[in-house]
Amino acid sequence: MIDLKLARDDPDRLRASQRIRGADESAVDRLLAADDARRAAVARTDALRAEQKTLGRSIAQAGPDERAALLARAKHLADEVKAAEAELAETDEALRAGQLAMPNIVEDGVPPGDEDDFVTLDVVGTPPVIENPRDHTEIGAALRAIDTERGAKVSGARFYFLTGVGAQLEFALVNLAMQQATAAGFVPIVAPALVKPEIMEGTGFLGAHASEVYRLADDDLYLVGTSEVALAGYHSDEILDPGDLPLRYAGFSSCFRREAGSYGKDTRGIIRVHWFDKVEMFSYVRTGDAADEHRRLLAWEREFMDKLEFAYRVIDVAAGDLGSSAARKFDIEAWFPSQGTYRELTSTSNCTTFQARRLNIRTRGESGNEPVATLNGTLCAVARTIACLLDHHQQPDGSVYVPVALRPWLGGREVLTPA
RNA sequence: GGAGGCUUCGCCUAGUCCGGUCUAUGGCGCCGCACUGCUAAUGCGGUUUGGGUCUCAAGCCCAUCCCGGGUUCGAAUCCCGGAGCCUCCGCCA
Repeated sequence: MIDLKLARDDPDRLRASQRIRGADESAVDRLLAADDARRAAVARTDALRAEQKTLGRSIAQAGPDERAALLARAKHLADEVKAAEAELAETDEALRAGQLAMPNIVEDGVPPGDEDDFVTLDVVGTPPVIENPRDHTEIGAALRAIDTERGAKVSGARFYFLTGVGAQLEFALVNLAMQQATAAGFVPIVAPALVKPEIMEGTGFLGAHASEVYRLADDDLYLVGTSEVALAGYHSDEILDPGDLPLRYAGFSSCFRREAGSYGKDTRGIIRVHWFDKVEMFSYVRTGDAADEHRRLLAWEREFMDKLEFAYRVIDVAAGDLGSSAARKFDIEAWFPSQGTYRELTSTSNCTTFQARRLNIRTRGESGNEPVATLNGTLCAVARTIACLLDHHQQPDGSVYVPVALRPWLGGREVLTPA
């Protein structure tokens, strides 16, 4: 949700943000008009209510003869109040709708443009050179680690079973990620995968990308696409003690994505699936600390990539490719030899106060309560990470090299070989 | 799924039957001040949240007694619907 005060004080900043995103600039003016209308309605309603209150007190104290006259006036006044309240409710809703529709204000320095206009911040490691690389689907099948055929039989396209060493890989990755996060001071959390509509809306996932989200109509619940949703909702409607900030959580949950509109993309294997498990970092910080925290989340993501011994690059996502809640987003893309390219493995977003305003999460500031900033970052999206692991670390003999950091969680194995 | 009970401004609580200075009581905690030769005791004051007004502050105005409707000139209080929590029963990993 957009900061109304800022919108009033500096509408040009908001317009510029809309422009760089490729969003509607005139929405800013409609928002300001809606705010004016609401303010007028508030003033009218308040005045009428005050009068009604005074009159009511007089009636309580009045003698029987005065009473009749006062009651007549009060009756009329009640109608006026009712009308004013109706108008207030209307303008209120219009303003709220306008605020909810507007995406977050883009941070200074975000590259302009669209999906392909990202800026590469860093390139780490050397992509392995492999002759005739096999993709993870093939390797996974050979290791009996990934069963996409039975996944399709049981659940449909974009579903899979992790079996044997594949299942062990999931637990190994989750354990490694949780161990790292806990050591860094994150509170580990196992979060619900189903959430209420207001939580889903509060995190900004019901905007432009609502069709990406699974909804259980019978129960009016949504399946989360990331545990970010539940972790953001965790402190909704709360006032956080400034001394407790920053609050850092590492959430584990299943994630569900409809992948509507991605027909034909990554149809093979488990790079793009309807369901996967993920360890997600989530931070609540004071607004002034948000940019620094964003860099820290990125650093933790890089640490994890380093542990998996991946060659990767870090990109600064362009404004036109930002989600509605993000003011800035950094992705890490790891090298997939079979595709000869970098593919996204993690993503970290600074949502500034966008989610906190919608979810009513505040802290005590110097001049009263103020919204906090929320940030999220992938530590390990399991399925895609397994896909990269098999692809990236495949050996000429058909085995798969196990990164050193992962070995303790896999019984010390140094390579995975087909049975 | 069934039956019953509960929900008040951080926590506990009075008030709800019988609608009107409830502009919500008291305790605890917390903050400030005073005092006492110590950071203890005592006294005094303050302490829900959101919005508006205001150069700032103070002050003032409106809303807020779980949420949403309704009745009424007027609702913490009456009526309807919903949510959450607790107890018991049923079912279930």
